[in-house]
Amino acid sequence: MGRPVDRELLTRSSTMVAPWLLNKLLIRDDGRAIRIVEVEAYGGSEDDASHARNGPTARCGAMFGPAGHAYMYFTYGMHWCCNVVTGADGVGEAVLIRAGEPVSGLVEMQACRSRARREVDVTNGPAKLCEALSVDGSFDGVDLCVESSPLVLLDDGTPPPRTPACSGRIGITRSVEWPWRWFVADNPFVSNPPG
DNA sequence: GGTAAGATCAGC
DNA sequence: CTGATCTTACCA
Repeated sequence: MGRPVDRELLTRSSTMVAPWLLNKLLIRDDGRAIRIVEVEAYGGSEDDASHARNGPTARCGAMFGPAGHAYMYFTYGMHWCCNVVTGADGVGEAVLIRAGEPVSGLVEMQACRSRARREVDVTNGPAKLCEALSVDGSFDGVDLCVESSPLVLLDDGTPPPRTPACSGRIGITRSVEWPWRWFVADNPFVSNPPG
């Protein structure tokens, strides 16, 4: 189906890596897989919207670890979201996976997302795709660049869009104007929040 | 020790 | 638009 992405390419800054991750695959060890169609970059100096803004903490420690590992965070009392850690070891950066398109294991994903009536609602949000893939806090720090992991970032040869769509990040109140969200233009699985 | 906000989602 | 649900950060 593909090969794990090259960790070296993930050591670049989150704003370089984020659009490059579009069209890559996120795959579970049971075959469930999605194609990434929407991402956001976090971290770097001066990003007041990043969990890393106050330095490493118990919660966001994985952001400061080596590139290519997962940073999972729990929010709103009930949702897990998945990030790909980027940048040099010791630098607090990551890319939030905001939406994906199912490519295999759709039936299993729908079973995990029983409240989703329409197919797009299975994976068109950061917490939705984690629920669809049964990914939670126990995946914090998992290495996404080795095939033996329960969750792997795969490159199946599909290149990122030549000209990805770009906008401000969603669901934050600080640095909202920064154009750090990228998505595959016209893909129906891109999240579509009010506003 | 208290409180408010939060990288969200679903139902009305 | 609002409730669910709970962890973290920040202030006293």
